[in-house]
Amino acid sequence: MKIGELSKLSQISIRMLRYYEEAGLLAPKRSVSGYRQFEIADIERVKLIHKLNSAGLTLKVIRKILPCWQHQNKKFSPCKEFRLGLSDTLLKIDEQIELLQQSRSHLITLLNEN
Amino acid sequence: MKIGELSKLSQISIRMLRYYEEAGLLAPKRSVSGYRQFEIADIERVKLIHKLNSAGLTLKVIRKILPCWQHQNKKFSPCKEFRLGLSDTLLKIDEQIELLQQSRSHLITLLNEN
DNA sequence: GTAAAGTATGACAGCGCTGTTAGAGTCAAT
DNA sequence: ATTGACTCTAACAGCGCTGTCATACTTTAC
Repeated sequence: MKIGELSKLSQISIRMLRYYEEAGLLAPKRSVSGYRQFEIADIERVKLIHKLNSAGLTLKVIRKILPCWQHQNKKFSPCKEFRLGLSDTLLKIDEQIELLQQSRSHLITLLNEN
Repeated sequence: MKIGELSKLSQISIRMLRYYEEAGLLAPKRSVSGYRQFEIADIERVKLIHKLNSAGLTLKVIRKILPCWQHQNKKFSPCKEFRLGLSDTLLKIDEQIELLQQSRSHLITLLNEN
């Protein structure tokens, strides 16, 4: 499928789809005339990228961990090479979650007590 | 205390302390010569700001919720004026937490299974 | 009182993300 | 075959955050 269709199906702007490619997160084939040719699987892929990005992960970080998602159910996994980096990422995520939960409970308290 | 001391005590760069002020998160008094005069309480305040910001909250959002932190243990709270905005903020925080937790469990799975 | 360190403001710049615009080429439908 | 919709690349711009630099003033220390 071409980029417009992927954009509609995934709700990600064309601009950002091209940006994801530029960031090394997508590598669509090209038609002879240069049009990007995406596949069905790319729909979920770009949705996932967007979710992770919305959650505060940098595209660079996502670039690290995304290959594992793609291959996590296959026997031959390229993830071993990424494991060290993943641990760091995990720690950072944990910190972020904890801080947000603290913010959350503060807010809950405020909303209930005032 | 002056800005340099606050920077050392809080581990926040002078640049960012001034930026926090510009964003309406700090309002230090000024000496006759124009130097910012911070107080002891500002140390924890700027640390908190930095934490929340690191967790993905915008300075604008922090500006909304910070007054409540400051007054949450006093009987007369200015928070009533903020409650409406806080609900929105809370929803956004919840979304971020959920996405981060999804990322987290994905990563945990990957680290354990590969 | 002079020098060094600190501070003030303002500007520029960079990164990450996102939108928009412009100019050129391609595809599809009439 | 022409028109309208789509795509391409490239560039500019904006926001949020952060660092750095320049220039001027203030404070501190000798």
